[in-house]
Amino acid sequence: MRTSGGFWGTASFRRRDFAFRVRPIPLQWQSVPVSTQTPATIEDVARLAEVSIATVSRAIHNPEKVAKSTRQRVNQAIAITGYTTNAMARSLRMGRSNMILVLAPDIGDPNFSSILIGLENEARAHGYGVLIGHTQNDPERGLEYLKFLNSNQADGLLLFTGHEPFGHQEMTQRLPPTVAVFEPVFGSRIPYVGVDDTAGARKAAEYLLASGHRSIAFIGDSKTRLGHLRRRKGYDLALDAARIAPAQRLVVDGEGTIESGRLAVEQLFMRDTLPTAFMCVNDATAIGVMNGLAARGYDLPRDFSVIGFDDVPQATYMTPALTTVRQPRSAIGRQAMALLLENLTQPLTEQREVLIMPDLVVRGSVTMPGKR
Amino acid sequence: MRTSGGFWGTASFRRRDFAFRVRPIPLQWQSVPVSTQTPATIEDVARLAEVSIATVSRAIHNPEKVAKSTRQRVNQAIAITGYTTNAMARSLRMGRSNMILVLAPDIGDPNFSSILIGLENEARAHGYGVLIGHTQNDPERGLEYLKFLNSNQADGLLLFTGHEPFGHQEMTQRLPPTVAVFEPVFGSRIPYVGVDDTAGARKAAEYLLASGHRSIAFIGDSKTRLGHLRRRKGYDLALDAARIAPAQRLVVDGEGTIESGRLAVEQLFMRDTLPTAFMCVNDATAIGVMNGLAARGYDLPRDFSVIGFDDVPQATYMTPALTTVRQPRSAIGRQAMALLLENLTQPLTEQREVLIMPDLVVRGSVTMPGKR
DNA sequence: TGCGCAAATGTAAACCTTTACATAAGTCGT
DNA sequence: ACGACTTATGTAAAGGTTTACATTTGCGCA
Repeated sequence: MRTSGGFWGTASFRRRDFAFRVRPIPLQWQSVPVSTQTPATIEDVARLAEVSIATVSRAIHNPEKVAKSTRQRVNQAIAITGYTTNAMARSLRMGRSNMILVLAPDIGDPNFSSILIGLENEARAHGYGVLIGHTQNDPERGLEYLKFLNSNQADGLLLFTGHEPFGHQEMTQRLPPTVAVFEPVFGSRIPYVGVDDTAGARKAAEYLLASGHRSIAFIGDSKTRLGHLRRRKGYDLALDAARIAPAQRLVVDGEGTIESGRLAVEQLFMRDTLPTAFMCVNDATAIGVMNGLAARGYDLPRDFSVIGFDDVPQATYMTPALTTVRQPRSAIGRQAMALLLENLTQPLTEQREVLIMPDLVVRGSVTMPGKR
Repeated sequence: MRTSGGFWGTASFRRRDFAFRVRPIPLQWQSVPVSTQTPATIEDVARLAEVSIATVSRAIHNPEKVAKSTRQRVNQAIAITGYTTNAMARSLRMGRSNMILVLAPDIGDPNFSSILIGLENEARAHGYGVLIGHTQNDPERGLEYLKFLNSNQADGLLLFTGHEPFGHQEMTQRLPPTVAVFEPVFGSRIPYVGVDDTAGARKAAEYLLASGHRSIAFIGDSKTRLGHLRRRKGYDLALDAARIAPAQRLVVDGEGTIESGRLAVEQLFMRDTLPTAFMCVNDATAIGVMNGLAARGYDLPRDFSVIGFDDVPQATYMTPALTTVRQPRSAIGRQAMALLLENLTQPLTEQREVLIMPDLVVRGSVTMPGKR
């Protein structure tokens, strides 16, 4: 579209010089910078190309509906004026924006960034853009983004939050097509794309069992986070299969943070019942556990084995490097966006859950149980 | 604004039932859910409140210009309909969106998330919203966001990228008011808010000197990243003051990544010239260095001291915990947004640079140089 | 009573698109 | 040569606001 030389680069034409609709004057070229004060509108292009604005619009969106010669003239005019469609006006008219809003409570979540890349790639392949909203779990901010959605500034919603946007219920608003990613939305029928938590956790537990551990604690139990519940279930399934009685299982509550991992260690020491291996609900917890153990002077992995879930970037750089279950992040991102976009054109009726099978990443934090 | 009981909660009124402008029928209350199929417009509110749309708009934005009784009626109508202004139409009309776009090449940057919070708080205190654009250093994406800006979907730009958005030059477009945050834009006059790199780095180097080190390597030198250049300068200043000859200084190039830190260690071993302390251009590099040293079997901090810059979350959880210079992240975010918003109303002429003084965070990675 | 002024509200234009519909100009077959 | 299509283009409405300007109303004061 961009012309090659300086020839087309400049025009004598200046916007808003005509009070009436008028046949454009013959073009004369001068060496004046292209950029105008205010961005060019479709009308400027039309005037320059000596056509109506309707034709310009068509030349852009339905090129086959306009004669070749006209099309060329329009394209030149576009190049000259540097015209780009005013997305605001376009969206207002069309009732949609070709934008997807991703709502995340914490941009800093180490999982978020690579999932986002998957999301974005898929979106842009379908002509959609992605905007990120940072809620910080703040109801006010949630409300703000609801307004954003409400005025068609985004056509679809991707929830990374594990819950519907705060304020949603009170405002009695309908959400646009929505998909939950990474973390299922507890107690709702919002379609979900994420890792197969149960299977992944089971793999982890089985690996510990296969390494000879019989006394395996589960750190980070939760009653409210669906994903964590499922990981717990994977743990139980594996231990069931190994015929380890429920009474033998050490389960410690936690919120999935580093701090709660460290706290869990303290609790176990208070109770004075120590496992040989710690299976953690996620890597953050595992890091906390490793820190807690190191702080008490233990040598890892000799004294205890630890396994995580997620494979956050940091996992590699722990000492010992953390053995964990890897989130198939870009696959999750891709599929979630695909599901959402599909949903945009033909709303799906039944609940849908896409679970992706994760792999175990073996590093250095699990060994055979020693004689401590 | 929301009424208390169920009384105002419902209305018999249904939108778009009137072909003509007509005096609204007396309200009758029924128990029907409030939410309508399509979101309420200002016209619905006007009809319900028996006023013109102009009055509704005024009641919202200039309450003092409308009679108290009218205002109340309008507010009730708003509560009933659940009306929220269509931001799209508003922006189109007003030529601005009250949104700020933050462009970041990598959302995963551990510094980004807390700076963002500072940005957001300041923005919302002034009635602005924040949207995040993820460029991945991809020119196409940069272009996409330029279009976004071009159609007034954002009034200001905050660059976290260290460079202008790709595609800017070719599109000969003017950027909206812009401020660079965290990383100055190399070779431009864009105002910048960030840490005082020189002073911070100098503090770090002086701390190493005070700990008794005389052989201090600088890891992660760069010719293109302004912030890194400044850190290098701080290092030089400190060593100058300590009368350590430039010839004595070990300086290794790097890109500020974990990998490049590890690589730097390898290079030094190849050269067979080892310092007693490593001063790293940032924490990522420091982590790489510590990993590289650990991989070679050294015991930190006994064998070598390492100091970083940034204080990323991970720094606490290294073994030993990393001594580093803390980025005043939320202050940076706050000030950057403040500068941008100020800039929005009255464009500033002279270049402006706001440098915030950082503190040293002493942890465990620096000791007195031993007799290795 | 009537005039001037202030306060409250309404009317209509403008922001920039897209698109249904109307119009104009060819083309083709008979 | 003419009606039936097809193709290319133009006209104007609609989308939901904000706001300059016009109008109406009410009040105080001479």
